[in-house]
Amino acid sequence: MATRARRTQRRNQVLSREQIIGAAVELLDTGGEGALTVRALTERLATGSGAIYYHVGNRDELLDTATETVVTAALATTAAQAAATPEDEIRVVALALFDAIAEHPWLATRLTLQIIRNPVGSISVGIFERIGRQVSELGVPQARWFDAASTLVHYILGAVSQNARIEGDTSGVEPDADREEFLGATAEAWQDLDPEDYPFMHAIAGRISEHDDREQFLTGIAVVLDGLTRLR
Amino acid sequence: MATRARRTQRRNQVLSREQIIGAAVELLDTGGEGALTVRALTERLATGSGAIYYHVGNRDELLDTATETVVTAALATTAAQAAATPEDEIRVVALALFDAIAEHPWLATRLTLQIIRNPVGSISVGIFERIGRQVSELGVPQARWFDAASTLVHYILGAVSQNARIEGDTSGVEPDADREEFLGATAEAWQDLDPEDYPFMHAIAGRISEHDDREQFLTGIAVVLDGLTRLR
DNA sequence: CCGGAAATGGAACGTTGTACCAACTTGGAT
DNA sequence: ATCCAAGTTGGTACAACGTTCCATTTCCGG
Repeated sequence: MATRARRTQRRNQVLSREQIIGAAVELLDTGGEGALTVRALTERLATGSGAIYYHVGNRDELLDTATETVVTAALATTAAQAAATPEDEIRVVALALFDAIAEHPWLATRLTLQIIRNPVGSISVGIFERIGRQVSELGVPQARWFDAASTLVHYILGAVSQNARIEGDTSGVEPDADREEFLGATAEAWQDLDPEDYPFMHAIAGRISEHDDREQFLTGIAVVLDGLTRLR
Repeated sequence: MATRARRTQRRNQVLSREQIIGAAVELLDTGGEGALTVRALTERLATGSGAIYYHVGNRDELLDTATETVVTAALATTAAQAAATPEDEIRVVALALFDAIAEHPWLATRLTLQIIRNPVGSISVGIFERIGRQVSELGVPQARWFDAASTLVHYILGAVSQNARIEGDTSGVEPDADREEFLGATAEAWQDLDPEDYPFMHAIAGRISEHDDREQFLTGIAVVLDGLTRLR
């Protein structure tokens, strides 16, 4: 009767799959995709490679699982919010993905890679379902649902991925200082382009300093939503 | 006077940088990003690793250069075509990128990676300039040029990347047989989803068989172009 | 308390990107 | 024609990686 607390197959798992995934996400956030090595994992978790491969099977599978975990978590936080209109709900989902990639830049390539390799996977299907439902409430005729949802998802994931920032340390005092500097450097680079060959870049070079990625993203969504009304 | 053909620094270069890039693209097309190894290159070019590193410096730089070469070539072929309207020109450029990724699936992740890491690079600037010029002829007020071009580029590159197909051999007799099979499998997978949790995917599952990626892409572009008229 | 199953840590293997080098080739100066 | 510094090459060597394998330890139902 000493083991009364022990039930059926309860086991005190010292190293769980979730711990490995968590450590993997931390490594990825710190140093990007290259920082996720099995050896770095064993050191951080104070274990051997055998233990990791027992739970996870593969580096690629670990990357997929980490991606799925982060994206699912990002989408889950939006589930609670009650959006007034379908348009608002789409914006909420889109911004959740935007912020997720801002926190985890390695998602930019991994997300598209995963959608390409496994279009039936839970990520693709989850995002598509979430967006698609709103499309159907947007007055788009059912024959066009697929096209409309596809357009929205393509735009959202494209914009979100291309807005990811890779660079290293934002651990400094002012995280916006790098941003200012980056925008300034970009503006200068565009200015330096030959106006003969690049008249457009030259024309908008001044505009980039007074611009906000997030707002521009929302503008893009508004454009696509406006365009969708034409499908009716 | 025996060397009359020899000018200043003309040199009979046995191994040129262009040859290396060409071989790299072939390897990438054949077996994806994992197939591009320095050793595979040395074998194909019948040389040593020293020669390759003398011309190219880096595996990552080689991947960047290969990407740039392929994309630039794809865009160059469209320069000859005379498009009637700005909308047509945008479609021409977009389809060129669509086809380029169809031929070189490894571009899907590499293209976004390159845009993220070097937004001032020739690829980003080249595409942006090409699209932007049409935007300015579309009646969009100059204050909105940046937003409009950004939306278009984000959508085009997003859709194009997410439409890439990874799978192996299309060397069979019927390249569309795999495609049919893939669409069927996807439709079935969507059908098998729980209709309670995934009503939308269930609703459009039948629609996927009668769908064409290219047409859907053009529909998406039309949607975005329609939306842009609202910026006026 | 005992035995099979679950889980672990570490050694070992093959492959990778890359640095380095000794040799060969080239082409302008003498 | 000869020579030499710069350019170019093939190959070796090394550290780091993903992964396999296995002896050992820990677990838990009977």
